[in-house]
Amino acid sequence: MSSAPTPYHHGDLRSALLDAAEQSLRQGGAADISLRGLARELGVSHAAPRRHFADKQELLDAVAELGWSRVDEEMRAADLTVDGQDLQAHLIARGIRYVRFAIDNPALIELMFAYKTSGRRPPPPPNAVGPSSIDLLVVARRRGELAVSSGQLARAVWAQLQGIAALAIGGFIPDVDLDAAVASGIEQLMVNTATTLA
Amino acid sequence: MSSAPTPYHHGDLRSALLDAAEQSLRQGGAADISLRGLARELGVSHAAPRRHFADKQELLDAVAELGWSRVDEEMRAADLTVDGQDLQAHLIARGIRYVRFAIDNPALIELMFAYKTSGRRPPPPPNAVGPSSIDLLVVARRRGELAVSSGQLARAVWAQLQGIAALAIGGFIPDVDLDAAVASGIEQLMVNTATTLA
DNA sequence: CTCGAAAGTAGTCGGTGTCAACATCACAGT
DNA sequence: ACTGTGATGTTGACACCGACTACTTTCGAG
Repeated sequence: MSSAPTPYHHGDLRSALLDAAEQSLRQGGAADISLRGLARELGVSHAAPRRHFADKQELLDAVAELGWSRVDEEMRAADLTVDGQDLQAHLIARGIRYVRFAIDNPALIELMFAYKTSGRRPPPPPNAVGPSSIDLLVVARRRGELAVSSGQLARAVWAQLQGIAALAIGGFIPDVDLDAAVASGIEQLMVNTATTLA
Repeated sequence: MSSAPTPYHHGDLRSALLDAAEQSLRQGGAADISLRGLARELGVSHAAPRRHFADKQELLDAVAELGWSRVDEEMRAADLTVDGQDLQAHLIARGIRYVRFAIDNPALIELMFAYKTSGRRPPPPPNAVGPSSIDLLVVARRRGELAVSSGQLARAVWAQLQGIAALAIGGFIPDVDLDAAVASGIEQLMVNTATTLA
């Protein structure tokens, strides 16, 4: 008796699918996700997902986009933990958070960087180093505190972070050394700053 | 008449499978590879591959291992193009070659770094920066030319390369800027070397 | 209140990985 | 020279998957 056990309409299947996909992505690769499996999980027929995503890739694209917004959240959270003007501390705080996120969600990151865009993926978000860091970099550059352009340094920093994440995910960096690796990596890239000023 | 059109035994199906897989990996993702497809390609029955690889993952693992040896070849080739004692030139030559390889074989690199080792993957080869670079780094460190340990710098360099490759594959670095990005990234990491000596 | 669009269902098709049972071949030991 | 045994390849089957079509139920704007 009681209320409908399985209402004909799910209510918000689309976001339920995204959630479930993101969740199972946290444990397995993108290849392990199956539309039918997700449908089963949500107690819905095997063809229901098709009403919201034309095909599997479209769902994965949506999940990837979700991932980028997760990164944005993480970065904003990192910004709150550090003095607004200390460029290096700023970058390290964001960097540690970024790398940790990547390692906790390896399949998601992989998806977000999927090269096989096949022309479908909408323009991906700007930059993992983020606007707030870019601002600081630009200011520092104007003050003559950087030996290279702010863009160049930003790219090097982002690459450093992405690389550390990749190596860690691949098992080439012990978990214990992670934060230290990030800090040291960024410091090494910034050494010239201090040196120039000294 | 002539000789057997399709001999019952293929001859060397195992390496033929690896070759075909590596080849098709150069155009699509690892998910696009199908054992049945490879078998069809090689004119062999759909269950034949199973005689050589217990399951698909085992074949992918073998391809990944093959990939690491390809990297070794590339790195050895890079070594021949540069003066043996110039550490920075050495690293840049290897770096450019490494990144180019990664970009030309994105799916292969992805496989080589696959986190889902599921406990099966045998211990992966040592280091993309490679023994020859490590030797130079150790010597430089002994001479007091490095501000950080050789291991730390090696890791930072490798991370930088891997990161640049990831960003480029993801479409975040224009192809034209690639070599420059590698050179500049490594130079930035090495700045303290020169500075210390000055 | 109605009716059309949105959301979900059922059934099907070709493709895939994996497994088991069988066929063929190479080659070592007699 | 002969044989039989293990390696290699084949056939057939099963369950699962993504995608498509046709059908049903529900919601909500007019």
